Amino acid sequence: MIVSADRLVEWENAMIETFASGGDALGFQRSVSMIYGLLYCSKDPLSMEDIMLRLSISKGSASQGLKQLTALGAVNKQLQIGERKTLYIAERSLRRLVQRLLDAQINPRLESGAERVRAMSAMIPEGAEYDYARSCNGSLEAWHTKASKLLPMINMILK
Amino acid sequence: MIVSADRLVEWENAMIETFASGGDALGFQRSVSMIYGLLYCSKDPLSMEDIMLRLSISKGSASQGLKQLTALGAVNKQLQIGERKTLYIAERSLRRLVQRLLDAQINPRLESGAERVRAMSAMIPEGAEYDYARSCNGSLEAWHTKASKLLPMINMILK
DNA sequence: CAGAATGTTCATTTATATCTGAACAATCAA
DNA sequence: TTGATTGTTCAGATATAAATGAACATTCTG
Repeated sequence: MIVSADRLVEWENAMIETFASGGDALGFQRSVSMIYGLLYCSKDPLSMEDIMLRLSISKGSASQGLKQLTALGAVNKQLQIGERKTLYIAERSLRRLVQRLLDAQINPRLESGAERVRAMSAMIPEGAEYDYARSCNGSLEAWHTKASKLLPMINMILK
Repeated sequence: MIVSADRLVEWENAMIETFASGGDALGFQRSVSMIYGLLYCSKDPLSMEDIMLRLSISKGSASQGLKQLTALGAVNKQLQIGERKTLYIAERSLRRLVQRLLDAQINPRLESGAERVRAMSAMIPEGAEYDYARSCNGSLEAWHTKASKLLPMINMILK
């Protein structure tokens, strides 16, 4: 529950704005980042209603945003006895967050990318006159290989 | 210059579509990614007109897109004697591309992020009752520190 | 210089993404 | 069961981003 007229409101607003801006860079929609930011700042778990009121967003946005964040593992539900509302808390470990982002968004892309490169390589006709295209395709494949090697290292480095 | 009715058209289309999709993930607009993709596939340098015709995009999009790509260093101008049109070629080194992306888009964000965290820390009043906010702010600062250490390593790994 | 070719800008249009809230579904307490 | 509370969905409204193309600026060529 939000304690109104707290001296921290300014700070919390600034935090939320910071998450909104950062999330923007990662391609999240504003309301989703703000929900995460609010939960990140919150000492106690918050209900969907708390979130709607604090951020002045609609039921729909709150519900959808929490759904996304929960699916991603960036936010966890907390079922509290004697409380009908579902409460939410933020996952705060950067390492776990990054891991989940990689798994959910980057790795699937990399996998489908590998398929694409293979499929494209098959489109190039035989013959020396197509050597250029072959080298081009190969260099894209090299990009893919590098990216695939890079990702696990990010995870290690964040330890 | 594009040789029409080439057997490679299918392959080139697939490459362009792949770049469009990848660029999308990085937050580039479709036309910009497509221009880069086309140049990446092209054996010879292309003019703005070549690009407009091949991709069926407007003059404005082509001009703006090339401007962005050139500013980023993802595409280089090539002034050829006896040719009035400016020609363009793609920067193909993944390492250099990533370096330029980091410099242009990520590092500035990280720097402004550092400022924000500092400013927010100053918003938290003294006193033990605000310890939670302080720890929260500190944990965001730790995120920032980790990110700052991570980026130079990406560059090393891509060598 | 004149006119043609090339390139840029930006107001408008078009397309896309996001948010809203009312209708609906699910759950709970009495 | 019944009514109240909580949560979800999705068609439509709103806001944002991207593409267009005509007007303008610039640069060549003869």
